[in-house]
Amino acid sequence: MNAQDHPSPSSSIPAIDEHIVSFFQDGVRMLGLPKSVGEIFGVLFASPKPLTMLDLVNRLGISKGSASQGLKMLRTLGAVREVDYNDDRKTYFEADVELKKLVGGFIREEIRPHLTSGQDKLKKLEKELSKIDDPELAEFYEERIKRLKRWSGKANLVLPLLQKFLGE
Amino acid sequence: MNAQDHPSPSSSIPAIDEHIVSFFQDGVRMLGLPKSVGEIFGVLFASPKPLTMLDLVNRLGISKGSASQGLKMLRTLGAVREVDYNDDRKTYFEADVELKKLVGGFIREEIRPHLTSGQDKLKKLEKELSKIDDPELAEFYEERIKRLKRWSGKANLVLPLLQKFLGE
DNA sequence: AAAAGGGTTCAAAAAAAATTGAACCCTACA
DNA sequence: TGTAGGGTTCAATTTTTTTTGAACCCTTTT
Repeated sequence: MNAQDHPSPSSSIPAIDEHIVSFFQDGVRMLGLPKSVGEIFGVLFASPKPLTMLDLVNRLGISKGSASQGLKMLRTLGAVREVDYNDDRKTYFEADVELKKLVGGFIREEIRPHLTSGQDKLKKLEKELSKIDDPELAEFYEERIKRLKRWSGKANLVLPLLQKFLGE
Repeated sequence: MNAQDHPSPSSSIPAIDEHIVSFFQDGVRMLGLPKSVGEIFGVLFASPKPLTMLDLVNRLGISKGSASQGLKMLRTLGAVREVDYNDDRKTYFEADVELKKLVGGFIREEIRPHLTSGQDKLKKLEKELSKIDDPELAEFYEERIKRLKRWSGKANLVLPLLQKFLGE
């Protein structure tokens, strides 16, 4: 059987693993990541031994491309790590199960960039503010912008707190 | 001009409003909500006076359908409220600018349901666990499930904290 | 009672996001 | 040097999500 024709998931997935995978399929959707990423993480999380990319392709019935990209994303999130194993040529992966690290990676990769770009937008907003001459309107916008800045500040404060709280 | 042929956004949007709208377009994407929802909220947030649905259609160049659905979502999130104004037949809307309420609505509508369904899945997972007879494997899965439960518990604890912290 | 205005619904269309798989690249080794 | 295995890339395809707009409902006005 060719790895490229992704068959239906191999029967080697035990029922319990399917439940775990389904858990992460949902979990990851809540975070706005692709389903396949959750599936991959789920299979790794449910495996007592490290797995190769090809193992994932076979167990999940996804394409090599998907597996490769999903693993890449999981690595940059710090949710999965390469491990030495079996000393053959393949790369083996294992799930990182520390909530702290998962949360940290998600914040770093998916949240911070948004907050940063939001802060840039706020700067531009303030420049526009100075161009308004109707003083009543200017006051209104000033209040709104102040509010947005407060939100942005809070978001920046809350992230480290979150990380701290979730760090085991 | 017919309201149904949504024209390009009317020139009545001042530059500063466009910046505010763009701020929320992004903000809302980070939360996994449709862009139009962010735009609608942005226009309302940037307006000193309440607006009707038709105002939104005109300013943003979106369809009546989009505006209606977007407003519906924003109302159920508690991000927008109907106000009496101008006592004509139309319904007027205004943005709710209390971070507390926005966060609360988002948690209630978008996060809690996921957590709840996650907890259901955990219950099912535990049932599967009892079916495993290899004791070594059972131990492994047990550890994993315990971990998932810990995560789930933490998530449930952190939400009220978050709300509290963000409540002005 | 008809018409007009405001609003909602939902099937169809459009847009956006995820997935596929063929074409590659690289390294090991025959 | 050639070729096989493992892995990545990215244009094309598929799937999912969002948006549209026509049909409709309800209420007010004439």
